[in-house]
Amino acid sequence: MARGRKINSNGERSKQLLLEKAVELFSEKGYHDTKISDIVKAANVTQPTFYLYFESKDSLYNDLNKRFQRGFDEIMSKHSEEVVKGIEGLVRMLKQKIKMLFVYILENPKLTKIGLFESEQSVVVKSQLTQQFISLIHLHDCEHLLQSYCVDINVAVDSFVGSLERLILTTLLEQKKLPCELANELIHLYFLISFSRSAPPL
Amino acid sequence: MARGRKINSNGERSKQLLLEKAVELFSEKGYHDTKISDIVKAANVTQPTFYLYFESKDSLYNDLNKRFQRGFDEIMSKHSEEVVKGIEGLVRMLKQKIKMLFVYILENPKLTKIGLFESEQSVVVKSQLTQQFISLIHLHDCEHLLQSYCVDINVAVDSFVGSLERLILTTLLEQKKLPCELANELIHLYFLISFSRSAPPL
Amino acid sequence: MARGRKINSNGERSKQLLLEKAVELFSEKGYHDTKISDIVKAANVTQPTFYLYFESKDSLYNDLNKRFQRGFDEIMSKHSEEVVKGIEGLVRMLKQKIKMLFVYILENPKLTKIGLFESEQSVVVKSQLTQQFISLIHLHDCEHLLQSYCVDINVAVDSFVGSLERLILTTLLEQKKLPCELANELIHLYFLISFSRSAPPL
Amino acid sequence: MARGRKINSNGERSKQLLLEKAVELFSEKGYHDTKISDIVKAANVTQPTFYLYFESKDSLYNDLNKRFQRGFDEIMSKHSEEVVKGIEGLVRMLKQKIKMLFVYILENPKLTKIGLFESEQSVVVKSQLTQQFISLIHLHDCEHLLQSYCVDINVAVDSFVGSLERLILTTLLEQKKLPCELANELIHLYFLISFSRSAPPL
DNA sequence: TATGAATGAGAATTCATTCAT
DNA sequence: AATGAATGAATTCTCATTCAT
Repeated sequence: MARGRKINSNGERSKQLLLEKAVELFSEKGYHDTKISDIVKAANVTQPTFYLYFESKDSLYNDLNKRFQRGFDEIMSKHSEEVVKGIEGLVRMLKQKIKMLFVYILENPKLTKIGLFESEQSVVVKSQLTQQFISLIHLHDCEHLLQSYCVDINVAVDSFVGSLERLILTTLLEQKKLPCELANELIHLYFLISFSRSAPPL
Repeated sequence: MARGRKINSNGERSKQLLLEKAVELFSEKGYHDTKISDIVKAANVTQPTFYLYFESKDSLYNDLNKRFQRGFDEIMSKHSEEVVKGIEGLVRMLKQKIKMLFVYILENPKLTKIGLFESEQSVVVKSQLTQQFISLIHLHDCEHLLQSYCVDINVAVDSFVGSLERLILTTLLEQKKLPCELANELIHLYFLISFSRSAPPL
Repeated sequence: MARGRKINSNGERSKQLLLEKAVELFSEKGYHDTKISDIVKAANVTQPTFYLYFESKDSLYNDLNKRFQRGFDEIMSKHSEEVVKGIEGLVRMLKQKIKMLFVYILENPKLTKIGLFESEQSVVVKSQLTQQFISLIHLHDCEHLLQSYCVDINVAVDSFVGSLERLILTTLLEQKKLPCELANELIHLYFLISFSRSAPPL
Repeated sequence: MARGRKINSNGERSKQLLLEKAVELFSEKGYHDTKISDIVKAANVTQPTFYLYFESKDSLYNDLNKRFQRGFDEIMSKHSEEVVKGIEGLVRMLKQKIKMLFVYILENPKLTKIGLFESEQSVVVKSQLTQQFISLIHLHDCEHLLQSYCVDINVAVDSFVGSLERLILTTLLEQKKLPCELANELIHLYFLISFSRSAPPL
């Protein structure tokens, strides 16, 4: 049977297709239950074609994770506004970042499943996220507030990251709420109730 | 080594050993990266011995999950005290249950990794947990409180479950806090600050 | 040997080769004593190559049986001449069919060993054959003849099938007689002696 | 748990039980699909007990075959009456032998399945049987009769053995006819019709 | 006499990857 | 750029058999 380049074929298109199908399958079935044969079948190419564009299954998976992290990090690391010290500034920045995060995630739901929930890299992503939140608190000089409420900052931030993670999974990715809505509710839950009062509890 | 029974061998011990090593390896490396050959090597027996005590890799893994869930469910489903309606009752019961959960988890850290973080069953466990918390809120007639604070009960509970999950992973299993301590802090974070005041915010 | 495609390799040839060797080995040693490793060794390929062309050992064996049965059924079910009622018509048709059967078998001796003697399917093949002979007798209105000779039709047909089976094994496949010769002798044995007389015995 | 001799246990009984269950299972499922574990489970003993009484699976199977053959040979080789030359003598002896064979088979149906239909030994049994029939024909000086009817003695005898084999399987073992009945019908089919006349066909 | 415990040897099957075209 | 054909290296699981008690 005929071999060689398919009519109308185009390298970039094949690569793109493989990438899409890979993301889809990895996100649905996980790394181990997604076989290269599944991916190429879905992309309607043959196995060697896969190796034309990707070094290995592993390296593709890593690429996908890095790709997710790049978008993620961008949002978390660049502060688009100037920093206003104090709780209000923190809340505003958090709200903004989380909204951006949620938008990004909704734009890349499958990549998110991989990069935030399934891969081993996700562990790193989440602990980085934790660190970044801690940094933000320090940046806004808000440690003392937590202390005055007798809340361990690490516990608070871990809790927050956990909430974020779970709400992304159960509510955002399930499209039960809009990014903006959900971000507001999460922030409300953590900040507005408690910190809307003027004084700390005795 | 010669065939047949080993000197001083004992079936229960072998099974126990295999079980322990399996839990250890599964929790460290996950289902797919733990080979039966790894387990039996660690237990210092041969592969057929594995099949003497377990039906298959899969069924062993399922057993482990069920075993974890049994303990988990027991804590969550049996209310050892009578139900006192209202926020104080809810907080007390939650605190108690979470402490018990934490104790159970610290007693079975590896099983927890498998059953709460790695397996596909863990998805079910967590959504059941969510349902159970929702039931508890209803049981104590506290929905209205959340409403008065403009908090969606589903968001609140998902958030709580996420916090719980993450704190178990980062703090409890890492032995950074004692069960009692961590439970108090988590409850404090979610309830005491906000609900210790008499009136809802305007 | 290096991985990848062999020089001058050709899929159809490989599949054909595997098929041939499989038929050969199955027919010689039976299903259980023929290992996939034997087949691929004989075909000079590796085990995965086997699975490139066949689903499993079992399905290959079934295919082989079906293949045998297809040829067999074709001969037995299609009547190439019109039906002439009476003993002469029956004898002529039987003779013709048995000759065709014998020719088919001599063309596929190994497949026959599998499909008529070794497999579990062979049981079905033979009882179908029995039914087909019974149908032929009815079709030619010859039941009464057997009755007049005090012969139970089932016994007669079973006996005939048994003779057929054994002669195929000991004489046809051993190439001691030609198909035509053997068919004539078998028919002679069963019909000509007895039915060449005009009247039934008293 | 307690080991050692079971209360009320008795070596002969265990061996007998194993033997029975082995015959049963081998006859139903064949050699390969009958596992030692199946046999001992059915006999309610453990695997090592099997090896107390039998050398190996293989040797047990061979024993079973030999046991079948002993009974078979006894019937075929000992002529209980004196030999009367001629076709009548042959028919009488054949009838008698076949009846005895049938009785033996009905008394040992499972052993027969193994020894006459399933095992590799069965091939030998049947070709010996063929030889024995040929000897009987010679012994009664009946070759010329077959010749006068233009029947090849080998074909005739193979045919007869095939009929015998198939009728045993489909009719005798299925208990559709009594041994005596079936033997008469078979002999009738092969001899009485044709040879009951005084003269050979022209 | 009988058993609990164990294993050597191998079986089928899978999968990522590679080579020749 | 793409494919047909092939394989190395596992991996799970089975089964007859054996040893120590």
